[in-house]
Amino acid sequence: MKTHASHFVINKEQVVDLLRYHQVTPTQQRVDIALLVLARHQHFAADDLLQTLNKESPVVSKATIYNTLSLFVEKGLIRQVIVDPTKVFYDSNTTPHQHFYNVDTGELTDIEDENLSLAYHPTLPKGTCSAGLDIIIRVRNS
Amino acid sequence: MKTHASHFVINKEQVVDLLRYHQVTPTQQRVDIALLVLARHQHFAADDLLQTLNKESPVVSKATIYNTLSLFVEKGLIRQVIVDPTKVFYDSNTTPHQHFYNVDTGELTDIEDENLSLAYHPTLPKGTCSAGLDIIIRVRNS
DNA sequence: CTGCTTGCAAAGGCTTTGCAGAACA
DNA sequence: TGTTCTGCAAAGCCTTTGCAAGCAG
Repeated sequence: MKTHASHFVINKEQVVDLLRYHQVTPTQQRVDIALLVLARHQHFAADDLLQTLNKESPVVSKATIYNTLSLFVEKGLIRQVIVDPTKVFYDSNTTPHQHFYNVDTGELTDIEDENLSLAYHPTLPKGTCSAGLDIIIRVRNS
Repeated sequence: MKTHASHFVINKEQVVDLLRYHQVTPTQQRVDIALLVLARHQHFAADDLLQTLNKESPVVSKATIYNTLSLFVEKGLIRQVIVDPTKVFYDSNTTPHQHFYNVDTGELTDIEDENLSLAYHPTLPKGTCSAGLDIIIRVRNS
């Protein structure tokens, strides 16, 4: 997965370039979403993002949030993290890394050890190839 | 997590014992569900189970399926596997093991290497303790 | 008996969809 | 100007819940 020189985009112009680079037409709403989401590595759910964006004045509709997040995933700008059966989390860090999930708080955090991986790679089922590795360490407050 | 001598229960009497052992009152419905679910290690979604049970004649209601599966998870008879944002999978194999998830077919299978684990154990976030490790290797048809 | 379980139907939360109007190239 | 995108509201899917009737101990 390609990444831009810096993941910490701050201005509109950079976001527009980044969207174009990922084959995404930079519409007003997509730029607004990307400005917020790609500003730094973060985890969020669709509805959180909707609330944040529309806090002061209406910026995007619910339908557009969902459409845009799906599009961003498809184009490799962000990725999904499946840890909670009730909603999808998104992660604006697309580099390979793994997660802690706090089952008490619902908080999702990156595992800082960048080299964390498996002790060895098991043989895949016949007729399949790898499409990704997810490691989730579930924790609870002690 | 405690396991009975054999995971491959076949008759009603054994199921009743197993439920009692796990502090679950063995009602008619729970026994019917357990007979099917614990017969062998398997992966299933709530609705699949409902269809299978009621195929010939009504045996359990939807509410009871969901209540019972939650109860079984709570009591350690089965476990949840979170891999698909649209529904929860259950696994009647409660021994530590990891999964392949075929994103094309939705098929969930065990990784046969029983010793598969992490290369090392990362430091947990402050104030937390481990509540489980999930490793999912996503694959697609090649 | 007395409380725990079940079933039905309705509600709930998250996500997707259909379609008309608006924006992009 | 033609295609793509947005927003609204409605629908969809999985799961949970409220409550009255039924079963377990």
